[in-house]
Amino acid sequence: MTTQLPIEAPSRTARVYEAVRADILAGRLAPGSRLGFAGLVETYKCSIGVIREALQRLAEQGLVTSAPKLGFRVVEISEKDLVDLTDARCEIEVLALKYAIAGGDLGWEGRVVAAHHRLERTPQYDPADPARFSDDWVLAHGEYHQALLDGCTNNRILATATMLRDSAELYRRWSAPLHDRDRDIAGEHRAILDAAVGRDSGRACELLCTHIRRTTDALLTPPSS
Amino acid sequence: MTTQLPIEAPSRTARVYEAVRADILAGRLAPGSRLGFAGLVETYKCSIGVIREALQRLAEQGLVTSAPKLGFRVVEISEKDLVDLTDARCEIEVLALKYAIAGGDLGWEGRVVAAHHRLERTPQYDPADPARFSDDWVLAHGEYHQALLDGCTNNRILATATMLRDSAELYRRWSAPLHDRDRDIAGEHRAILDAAVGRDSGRACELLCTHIRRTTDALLTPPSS
DNA sequence: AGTCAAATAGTTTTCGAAAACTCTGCGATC
DNA sequence: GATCGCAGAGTTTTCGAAAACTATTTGACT
Repeated sequence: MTTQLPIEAPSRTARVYEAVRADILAGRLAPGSRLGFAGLVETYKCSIGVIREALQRLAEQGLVTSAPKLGFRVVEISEKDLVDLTDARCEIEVLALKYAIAGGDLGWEGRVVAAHHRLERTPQYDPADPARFSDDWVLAHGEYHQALLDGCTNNRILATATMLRDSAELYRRWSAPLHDRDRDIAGEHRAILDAAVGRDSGRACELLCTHIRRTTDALLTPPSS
Repeated sequence: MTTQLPIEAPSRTARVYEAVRADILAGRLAPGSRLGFAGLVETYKCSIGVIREALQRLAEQGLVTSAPKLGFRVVEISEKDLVDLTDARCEIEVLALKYAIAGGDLGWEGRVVAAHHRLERTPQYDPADPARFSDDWVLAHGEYHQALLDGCTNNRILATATMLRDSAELYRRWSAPLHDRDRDIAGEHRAILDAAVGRDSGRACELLCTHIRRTTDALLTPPSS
């Protein structure tokens, strides 16, 4: 009985959902910008209904806002929300890491080490515009942080932490470029890695919290100099 | 310029969303049961598209699962998930309470006291079936716990805690009726209230965590009488 | 000129049907 | 007798158009 496991034929709605989501997270759709159906139908080559379903999902997730009869927009960003988000991440993302360190198996350790290895060897800055991070690095960075959390055996906490991380991505994209070159980001990542695979929960959590806060602080302080 | 503020004319999708959500949370739709479009169209008197949008939102929220081409079902419950959910609530709901106690204003205190007052005077057990809680009590209970959290000024944390509470509602409905009459639930609620309005954060959080765990323990231990 | 109201244009929301797919039951084949 | 494949029935998915609504422009009136 070869039950030909379903070759994952994603529905059109799922594809549009992923595409719009990626466009928002990658900054191709600016916060607050309208998501008119006419344009989206043109862009994604599908009917209005499909678009609506995708946008409803994104709205439930908080990446998109909807006002009855006025359509959908990319969610706005605000300083207050960034502060809330940062506090929430420092509590919940750190919590997920704690669970990962307590319950993660050897496979998890391996994946974290691998993700870090990859991150370490990816050029941090965009050669074309050295004030910005390179796309490759942003990707590797996200995957490293996700790998850290993925050892968390509590799916509820893991899902929450992942969602918060995604939201933070928006702010990373839409805040002023960081000129915080004094900061040794690579060193921070290595320190977190060492503490995590060394199962030093207290230290790893403290390092991660500091790491998260430092980025927000850099975004919030005006570019003085 | 009397801008006649919009009298909240909820769209059909929003109404169906609320209705299905309420049906799931109230236990009128059993976990794992199919959500066929034919039936839902009949029940809610609207087109398939409207139903689909509502179900997509519920799916994103985790109250409903969807398999491509196989339709939607009410999410399944499991022991592992109940344990995860309980741990997550003990961490995150308690976190929200901590924020509420730290930042909640006098209005919050008032609403908590009011909600508790109402809960205290609502008959706990259903007169018709004294083994089950009365609907009124379940409602008042939920509103009291929500009021406790509502003082949390961090919207990200508050939203997360609220979502976890909603999920827990499912388990409360679908687990064996509690015969744990030894437990002084009213006393627990009063103790939490006193600690919260007394701004004794440590004590309030500990009490809430114990309160949450006790319910789960009662659900998980077999009814050994 | 300025203001208000009606008509117009553009969007969102909802619907019903066509297309695509899965499941069930029957019959032929080994 | 059991298994496989095929036809029919039932569902889900997608679409295009009609209905409902909002925003904008135009034109008349003070």
